[in-house]
Amino acid sequence: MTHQRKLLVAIIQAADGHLDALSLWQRAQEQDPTLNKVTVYRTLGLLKRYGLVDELDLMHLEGGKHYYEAKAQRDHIHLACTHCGRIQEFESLLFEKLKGQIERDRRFRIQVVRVEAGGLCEQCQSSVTSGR
Amino acid sequence: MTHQRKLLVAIIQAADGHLDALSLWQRAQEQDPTLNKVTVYRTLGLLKRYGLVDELDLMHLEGGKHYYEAKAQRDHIHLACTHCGRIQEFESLLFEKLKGQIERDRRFRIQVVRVEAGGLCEQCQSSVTSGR
DNA sequence: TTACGTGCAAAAAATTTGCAGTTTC
DNA sequence: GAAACTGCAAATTTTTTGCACGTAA
Repeated sequence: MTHQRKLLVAIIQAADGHLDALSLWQRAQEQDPTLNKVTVYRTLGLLKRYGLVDELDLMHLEGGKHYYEAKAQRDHIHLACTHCGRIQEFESLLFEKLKGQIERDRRFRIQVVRVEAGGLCEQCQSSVTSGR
Repeated sequence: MTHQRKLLVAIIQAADGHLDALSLWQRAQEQDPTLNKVTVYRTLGLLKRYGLVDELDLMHLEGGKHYYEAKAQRDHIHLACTHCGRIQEFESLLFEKLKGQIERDRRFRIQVVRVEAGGLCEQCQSSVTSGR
């Protein structure tokens, strides 16, 4: 446990979620300007392998980068608005059931699941249809 | 409708799915060696915007590239085995219900959904536990 | 013909690797 | 003290952009 890792983990935990590697690095630099971007990538890889963070794409609304968030108690779905870019999270019992179904029907032992939807959020539906 | 686009679309349709940009380009080159990789990216972008292909990550089992497949009648889930790399597809009524729930509960108009799970397929569970 | 698409070259963005030196336990 | 981790520099991989020319409708 190096102080670099402690710092990165603390930032990820504290963040409301959805940090990409670059933002994580920038925030880390405020505390430790010597911390290298490579260390960010290596640490993220590690946390991912240990299942401590989830990697997201958020439908690649802007470029091909990845987003990271601390693994929550309960899995949730990400809804990305293709119009305003807002990301909402959604928990659902049906989602839990779906995971159960996959594990049973296919005898597939799930380690990580990712559900992402792209579409129009409530606000943007009205603004798009009204031409606003 | 240029002949380059026709060719690329034909390859995507014919493929069993899960082509990355590079493979698509390589296959296209067999038919038309002058077809440029840039055209592949531009065409994929277009097809994606029109909702004719889905973009997948397949849990980034190998690098950060993206995979593409022709949009099917019915959405399906991708299961990626972290041990052998095999990809299975899974259709489920529960998944359809989950989409309905999202649209109703959040009044979110879904344009694309992606469900990907990483874990161990049936075969790999036994080989891993037995040390094979 | 005219708007749109393509190839080429080059750039940008995102991520990975090799290696030597430095920490952590 | 040994194994693991870091920074630096450089390389890879994946994708995007500018621009002049070519092509489909």
